[in-house]
Amino acid sequence: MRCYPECMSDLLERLRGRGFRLTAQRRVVAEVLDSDHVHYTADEVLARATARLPEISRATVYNTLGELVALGEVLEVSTDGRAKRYDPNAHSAHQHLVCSRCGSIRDVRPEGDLLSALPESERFGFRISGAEVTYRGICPDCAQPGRN
Amino acid sequence: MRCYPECMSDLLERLRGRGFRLTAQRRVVAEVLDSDHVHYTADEVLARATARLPEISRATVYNTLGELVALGEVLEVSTDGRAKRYDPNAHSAHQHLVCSRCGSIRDVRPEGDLLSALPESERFGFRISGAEVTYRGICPDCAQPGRN
DNA sequence: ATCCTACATTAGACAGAGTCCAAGTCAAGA
DNA sequence: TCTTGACTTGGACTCTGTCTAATGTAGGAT
Repeated sequence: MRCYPECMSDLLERLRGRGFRLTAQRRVVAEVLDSDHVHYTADEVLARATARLPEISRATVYNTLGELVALGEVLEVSTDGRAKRYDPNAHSAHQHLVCSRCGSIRDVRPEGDLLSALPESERFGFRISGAEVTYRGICPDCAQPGRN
Repeated sequence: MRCYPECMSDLLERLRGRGFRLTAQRRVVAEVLDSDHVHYTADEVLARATARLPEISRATVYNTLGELVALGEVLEVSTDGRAKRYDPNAHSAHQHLVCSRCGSIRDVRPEGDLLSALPESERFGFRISGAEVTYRGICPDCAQPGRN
């Protein structure tokens, strides 16, 4: 199961369609996000990108991630106050389950409609555009006694 | 409506009961959190605390906020990847509605049970301890045309 | 009331995450 | 192939937050 709803490789096409230059750097960042379906931090993306393209710079990784987020191709997730993580699974609605101990993240699909759970009287005149849930818990690995 | 479920002034008593020294600095931080029911960042708390007690240091504000969080008297909220905010309303369950433009936060109470919305098949062996919702939208002030 | 001392506070150095900028590079249309 | 504007680079910079060694002080002991 390597390709989620849309392959990242399609992403490269879509980017070009939107007038983006296809550079080696952007290709590598997209490949890293595609390679595992994992929520990397920018620095983790940089490390993996560097392995494929040693000259790539930190600024470019941040720029590219920012562009992908702006295009709606990738989701930015900040579950703790620390580094943001990038979620390549932007094309199917989901929420996140994060391990309070190690910080790992799983995509989950809760039942019900979050938006309709917020009554009009609780909206305070806001024009509401969306909602995110973060479930917190301990992952099986961290729960295992003999491990840290 | 100055005092929510429990007044911060009670907090000082509770702190002393738990063996905390009552210092001018801690008192001032608690007062700032109590004064408006607003979700300040640490730096905003520092600024307001400095107005009352000019010698107070950044480290102390961070320390005190950390202690209040550890005691469960204050909630730490990080809605964007930027500065954490501190929510003095820790004694009644609620969620947050944040303005995508200016970052301001309101407490809201959605209906329904978040935890039960996540079926067993979507828990991946995690021992789940809680869930938070962040509703996003544009606040009335930011939606107003003539304002920025 | 004063003394003691363990706990608090302070200033400033440090660290991690992210942004910005001027200079150099290169994708892709002409 | 040439040209040019968009892209990339490295390094400086900002913002949050943490740590530390030196100094101060709350509050129990005397």
